[in-house]
Amino acid sequence: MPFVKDVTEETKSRIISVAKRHFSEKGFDAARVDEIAKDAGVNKALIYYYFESKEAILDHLIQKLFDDISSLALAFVEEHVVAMIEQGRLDIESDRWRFASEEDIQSFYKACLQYTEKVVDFSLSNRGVVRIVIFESLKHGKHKNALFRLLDMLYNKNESPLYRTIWSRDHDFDYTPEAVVFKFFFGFFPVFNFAAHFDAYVQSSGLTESEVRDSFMRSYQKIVSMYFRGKEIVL
Amino acid sequence: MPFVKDVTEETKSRIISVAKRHFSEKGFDAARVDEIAKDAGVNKALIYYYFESKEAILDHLIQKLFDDISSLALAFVEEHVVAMIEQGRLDIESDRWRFASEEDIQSFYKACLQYTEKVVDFSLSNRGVVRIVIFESLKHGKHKNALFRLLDMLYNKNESPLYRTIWSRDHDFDYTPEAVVFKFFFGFFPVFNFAAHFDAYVQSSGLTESEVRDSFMRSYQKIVSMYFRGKEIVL
Amino acid sequence: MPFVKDVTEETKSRIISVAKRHFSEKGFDAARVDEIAKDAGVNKALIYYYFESKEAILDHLIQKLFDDISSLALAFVEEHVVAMIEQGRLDIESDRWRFASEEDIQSFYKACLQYTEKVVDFSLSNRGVVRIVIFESLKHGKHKNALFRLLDMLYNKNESPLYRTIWSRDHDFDYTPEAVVFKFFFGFFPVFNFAAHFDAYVQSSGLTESEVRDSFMRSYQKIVSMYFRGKEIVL
Amino acid sequence: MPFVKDVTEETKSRIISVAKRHFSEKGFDAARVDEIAKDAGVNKALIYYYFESKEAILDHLIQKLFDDISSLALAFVEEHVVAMIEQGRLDIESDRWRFASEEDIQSFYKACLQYTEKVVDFSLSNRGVVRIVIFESLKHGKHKNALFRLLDMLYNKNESPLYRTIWSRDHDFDYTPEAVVFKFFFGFFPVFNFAAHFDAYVQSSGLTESEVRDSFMRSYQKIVSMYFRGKEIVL
DNA sequence: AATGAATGAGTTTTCATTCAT
DNA sequence: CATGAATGAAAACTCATTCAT
Repeated sequence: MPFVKDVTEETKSRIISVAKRHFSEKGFDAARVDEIAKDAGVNKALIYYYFESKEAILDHLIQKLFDDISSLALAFVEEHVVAMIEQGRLDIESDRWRFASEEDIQSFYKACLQYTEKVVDFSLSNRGVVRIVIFESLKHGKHKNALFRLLDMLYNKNESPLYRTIWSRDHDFDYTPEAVVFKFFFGFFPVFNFAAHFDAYVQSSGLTESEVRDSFMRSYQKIVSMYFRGKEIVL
Repeated sequence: MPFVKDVTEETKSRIISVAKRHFSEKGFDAARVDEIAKDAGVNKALIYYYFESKEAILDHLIQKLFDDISSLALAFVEEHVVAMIEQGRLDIESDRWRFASEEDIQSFYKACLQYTEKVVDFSLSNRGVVRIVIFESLKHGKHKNALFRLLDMLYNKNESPLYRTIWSRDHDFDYTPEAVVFKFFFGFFPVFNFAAHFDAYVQSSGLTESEVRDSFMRSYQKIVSMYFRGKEIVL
Repeated sequence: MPFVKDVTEETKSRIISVAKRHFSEKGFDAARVDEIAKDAGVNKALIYYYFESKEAILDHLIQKLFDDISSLALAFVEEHVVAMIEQGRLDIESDRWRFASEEDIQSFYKACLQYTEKVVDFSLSNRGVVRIVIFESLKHGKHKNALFRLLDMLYNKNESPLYRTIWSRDHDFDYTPEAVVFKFFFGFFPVFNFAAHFDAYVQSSGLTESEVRDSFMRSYQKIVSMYFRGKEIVL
Repeated sequence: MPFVKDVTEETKSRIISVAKRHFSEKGFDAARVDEIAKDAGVNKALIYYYFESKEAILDHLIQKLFDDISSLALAFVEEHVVAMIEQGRLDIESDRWRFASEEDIQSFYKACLQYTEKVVDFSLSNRGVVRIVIFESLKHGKHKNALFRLLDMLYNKNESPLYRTIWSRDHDFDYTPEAVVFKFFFGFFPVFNFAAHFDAYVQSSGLTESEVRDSFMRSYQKIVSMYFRGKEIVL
């Protein structure tokens, strides 16, 4: 009976989405299970039927974000990086990515801009959880490395299924510490912070959502383009 | 009885510093007045002798940061910007700062780097409160604009005693929205986030504190120098 | 459909036996219907299909023990006491049981020892419920007299189908209060407590189960034999 | 200000005594902190000011009983056993205690009866906690060996400060397993159970409290006297 | 006969805050 | 200034029980 299943699933996902909103607006610690239940229109005990604890909801939300971001990044790497390496149009040597031709780097640049846009838009549409992750990463708790793990997933090597993909093809791949710092604090950190503070920024700037989004996008692309030099990317 | 006064002051500031640590490590909501009292070695009720409420401690901490940063920025503006304007060596027109000579922009550039360093180091040594401010700015509460207000204080015009200083001298002073976005999310945001995540970054990167600091500083200066073009700064 | 019936019965008795274990290990109040269901491998709601409430399971278990013990005691009385009275080999007068001959009391003594053994072994193999009964008899609830009722059933007169049997034959039958106290606290109480604490005793003594059982049996028989004096039993 | 102290102490001990009553009447698990607070006329939170948890109250009660019983037993051993050994009037060899004269064993017998009475009366006046201990010893929890530990304290050797006293004087001191079983289940077990079921017994027997107490005492002394044979005690 | 979902009424525990001294 | 005791309101979590299918 798929209909019944849907109703059920609907209940659980209503809980999840209300919890996400509450966590993201007040922070996990100030959010109240009571209020989440009331807002989701369910009995408080039902929340504990689906989740072991308030914290388990948090974990679930964060894990979901991880999974989604991982897919996003993996798709980009597979589609563009791996493909170009296999076709001999890209050669990675330590922190230098050398393209075979002007044309190749141009097409890769375009792909990067598109990916950039995807990441920013993804972050924006998931800004609830992004706020939560930033919040939790500031606390000395189990999620204190959440942001780093997320960023690793997008940009760094070890432990990430993503970079194992690149790694397996080119063992020379590596970064200087400073490059990592730059990418962390001036690359993806701004993206997450932008998403996290998007609503407040829109409100306090008086601009429209898309004006703000577009401004950010162009700023971000300015940063991205700093990596491109002639036929190379220097990370 | 200055001695007694000192002892007393010491007690109060011990409370403040313990509260700061707790707020910064767990977030305001998860911090416990009980534990702050125990950690500070004072009776819980004494905290309420010095502060009206738990929230009052938070407010005090945030206000202190505001004041300190305000001084820092004001000093820079007074010492360098105002001085140069008065000496006719700098002319601000909308988002373009025109310097009279190569030499002037060079000396201003140096001042900027020094200021940059001061701001980063200030943020680092106050990273406890910085974390707290980031925390609170993520919540829908009374401090939700704290970060924006702080950044305004450093970079923007209205409402800031700082820019009133500039403003009063040059009414043409203004920014494009995109420039503001860039400065927000790729300028000072990274600085605060760097400070906030400094300890975690040091730990997870395996580098020393000063290696991390220096790497960040150079990255940051790369961003700063993007504003300098010939004899002009284009914001 | 006997097969189905069996499966069903099996389900119900699995519930009963798991409930018995849980009640006996944690006490009724700390036992959880949830856990019983999980342990029995059935849905929680099914328990409520078979039993009106958690308490109904308890009542059922206790009632079952009552019935079993009642049979046990009744069988002994019928087989030995009533038979001997009818054959004129035993005459009960108040708290003195007079046997016709040495031989009669010897054979009765043997029967008593056998009965003793039966009771101890019965208690041991039902130690789960015995624990439960002790639990409940300690509480101010509906089962607070459970132990007394049980002991009455074995040893005392009124209200027990057992002693009505004797009573109907010999109206002089009675006990002194002290005799009752002795039988209560040094007769059957030890048996139930022995059963209830058997596992813990075995574990903490380091002896084997049968060593412990046999030690107890001999101790108990020492008590029983105290009643036998010449050709009489003085209760 | 001792007066203030007293008021305070009074509050805490009121909590303790109400908790004791509730635990003993309903069992620990069915007792409600809410009701204890209401009954003790204090705010529920105050209970948690004095005790870490509901369980901590239980632990405190049990520990107190242990300490009291320990003193009781130690006093007897010091006053009578140790004294007689030192005076050469008693010689312990394995499970046989040999007295020097008729007179010595007579005076020891008297002391035993007095001690017996003390223990029974102590148990009676602490029957609340005794019930609690019996209850908890039946559960598979942290206090499951409470009864054994208590009995060890009174009658057994190792680990007890008591028997270390005897032990240090006479290394031959020991028991047969069966003797231990007898003492456990027909010696002190009945005493605790008597105390635990005293009220119910009084009520259901229709006798007065002292009639019941005296009946039990005589019964118990019958058991005690079983150990005395001529000039020896055989345990 | 059996189940997954749902619930009302608790249950222990917590916590910011206040009071009396 | 400083404290131990006290509290009201709420917090997370639980649990026996029921409902719909």
